[in-house]
Amino acid sequence: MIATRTFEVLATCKDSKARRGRISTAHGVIDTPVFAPVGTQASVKTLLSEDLEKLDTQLILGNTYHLYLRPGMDVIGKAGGLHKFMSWKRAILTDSGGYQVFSMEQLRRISEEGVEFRSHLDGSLHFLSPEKAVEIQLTLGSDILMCFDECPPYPCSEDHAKRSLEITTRWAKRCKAAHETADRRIGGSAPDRRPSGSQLWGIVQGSIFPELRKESAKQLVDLDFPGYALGGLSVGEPQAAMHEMISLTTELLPADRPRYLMGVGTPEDLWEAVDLGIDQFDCVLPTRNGRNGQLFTSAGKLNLKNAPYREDFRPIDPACDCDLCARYTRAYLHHLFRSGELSALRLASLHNVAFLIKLMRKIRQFISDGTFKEEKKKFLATYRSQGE
RNA sequence: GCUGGGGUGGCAGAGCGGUCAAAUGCACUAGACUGUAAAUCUAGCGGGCUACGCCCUACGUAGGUUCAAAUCCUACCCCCAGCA
Repeated sequence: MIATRTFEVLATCKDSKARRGRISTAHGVIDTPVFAPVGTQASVKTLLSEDLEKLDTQLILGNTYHLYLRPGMDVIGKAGGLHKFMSWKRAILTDSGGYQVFSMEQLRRISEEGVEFRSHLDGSLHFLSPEKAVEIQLTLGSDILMCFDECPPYPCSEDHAKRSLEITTRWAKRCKAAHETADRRIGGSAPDRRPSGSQLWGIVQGSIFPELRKESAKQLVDLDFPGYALGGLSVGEPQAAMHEMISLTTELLPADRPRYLMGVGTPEDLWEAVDLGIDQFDCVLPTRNGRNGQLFTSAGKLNLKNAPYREDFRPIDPACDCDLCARYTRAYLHHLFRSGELSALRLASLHNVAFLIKLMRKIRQFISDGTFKEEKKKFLATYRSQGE
């Protein structure tokens, strides 16, 4: 019943599955399709909360595993939650630690009960279960909690993918139960700690096996979550496979619930996924690639550290009207990167996050205007894998 | 002037008879990065080829010893330290 209140579809595209919508949270409304920058350890790397506000960021990500290890739940608890701790007033989604099951393969062991992690910081042993992951996310004060899942690698055998999606479903049930129990238990306490203001989303797995994806989607839909994520994608599989999985999964998910493609992505991916019915994204790409000197522009990506930009006094993106593009040249950023100046990392991250957020804003408008398909075509015609 | 130390690829700096076109770092040239163990990682980096191999030119300069020299010897030219 919470589910039906938290998401609203405002407009749909006639020529695709794209839709414009709105997610309600305890920390404001999120206009979808939306892109969320990733702030793993209570920080979108190099950016401040006020930077994100200026860019009109509606949602950011935090990470259960990382924040649990450091600074620890005692600190976040005393701070009054993650919002207060990092002075972020808008919505926060927390990842459950499921991705760390994938990315820290050497440091963890999976059992039915949960996952045993060897801390990457000091080697200490920790155990994350569905119940524990929910508890941590509630302490963080997350607006959107994610179920604890097993994110399998790519490539992955069909057998592994099947076992993985099945345990993800069993864990999803346990997460849901833990969330509801907490809701009943603490429901009457301080308003900003009220779990009933939060929502727990399920995660569809199944690697790139169509039948497994369908099975996973069905199992999770039966559990009736207020939102659904597509996990285990953009982990190295061919782009066509990713698109196929998105397409067949969004077909099976209820139209009145938001669909979240985890870990995506590039500007091209965003257009494609919205086309296929995705409402929400998160990705480290704008910040990580920004720190590594790669900038998004409407003509394609730029490896700004490369020699040709030494004397390129054009804006980062000539087609962009943002403050950064109006003020700083490619040559300047090139110089900052070459000299190892910290401002390079910040400016590049700022630009890339701004680029994706603005892109999503435009996409929302195009959906409302009914011009999504033609605008998508126009964008992709000028966006190349290597810009100029 | 004497004594001692040293001159190696763009720079710093290993090597001290063959396995050396020469470790390593920096610089440089590209590429990668998708729910962040990432301000990171990978590759290339003397020249030329009928290129998983071959041929040139290279370790201050010029000679020499040796089957073989960046590595040993001689002379010369520079640099540094100490003494005059």
